[in-house]
Amino acid sequence: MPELPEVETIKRGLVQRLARKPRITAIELKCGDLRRPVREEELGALVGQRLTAVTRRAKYLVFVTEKFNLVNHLGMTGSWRFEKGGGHLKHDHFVMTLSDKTKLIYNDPRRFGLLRLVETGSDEHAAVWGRLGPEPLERDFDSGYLWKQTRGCRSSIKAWLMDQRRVVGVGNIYASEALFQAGIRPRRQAGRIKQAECKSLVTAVRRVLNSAIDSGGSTIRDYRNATGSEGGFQNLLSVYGRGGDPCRHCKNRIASNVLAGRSTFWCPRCQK
DNA sequence: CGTTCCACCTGCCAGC
DNA sequence: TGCTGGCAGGTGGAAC
Repeated sequence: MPELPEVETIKRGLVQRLARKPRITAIELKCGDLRRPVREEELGALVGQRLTAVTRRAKYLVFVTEKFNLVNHLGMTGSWRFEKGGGHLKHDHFVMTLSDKTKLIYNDPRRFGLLRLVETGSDEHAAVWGRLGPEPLERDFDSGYLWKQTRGCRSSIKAWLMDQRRVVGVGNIYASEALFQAGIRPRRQAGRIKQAECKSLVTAVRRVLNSAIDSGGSTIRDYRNATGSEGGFQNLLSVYGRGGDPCRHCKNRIASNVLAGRSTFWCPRCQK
């Protein structure tokens, strides 16, 4: 489900709702059978901790407390919501009861998500982040970086964009969108992207992600932010999910096929 | 090493 | 109506 704009939107909603920095008074792990198994004893250390911040790195959310970072990846279908009463839904896996009497609940039908508790400053931290690339909306992701990092690279530029070791946060929707904005076909070999194209691609990635954040993300199927609202960027998509439809720019039919195992969309006339 | 393929899971929708 | 197959916003490990 979520790429950078969706995770960022969820983060902002959580930050707003947790502004009073509540304490975690109880936790309940209903199902720890996520991508990596979690045990209740691991998450139990959160009880008594104060939620001081929520941050985002790549597509990960981080719930910060005095002693811990609860690292969360939403996989394809993860979501967080607040409940006042005892509301309980299918696929609720983890519940944090807060000192303001609300419950913060993690729901994830496909269970591709990640919940992992890491002590602040521990070595484990580096292991969680692995070898994540730069944030696309920060300074170190620029055309010089893109140029250098694509030299000698034989994979497609779309696969490159979606490789989180190269740059984080770009997934299947926004890779197609950014390449459309930059006028570059998804199948182009990354190592053959020209310098000028690197420049327009960096601009396109930034612009697409920022616009999507402004719209609160894209709700294609079931994405909701932390307060239950849908995003709006699905209405502004240029190519993703629009195979066979007319290009908004040139009216040519949007093409689609599978690239590196993922559905891919582009305009054969606007993109070279 | 770089790259591709597939499994991991449930839900939903189109087509029969 | 009900079944089946295909597909879904991500990731990491196996295989080449």
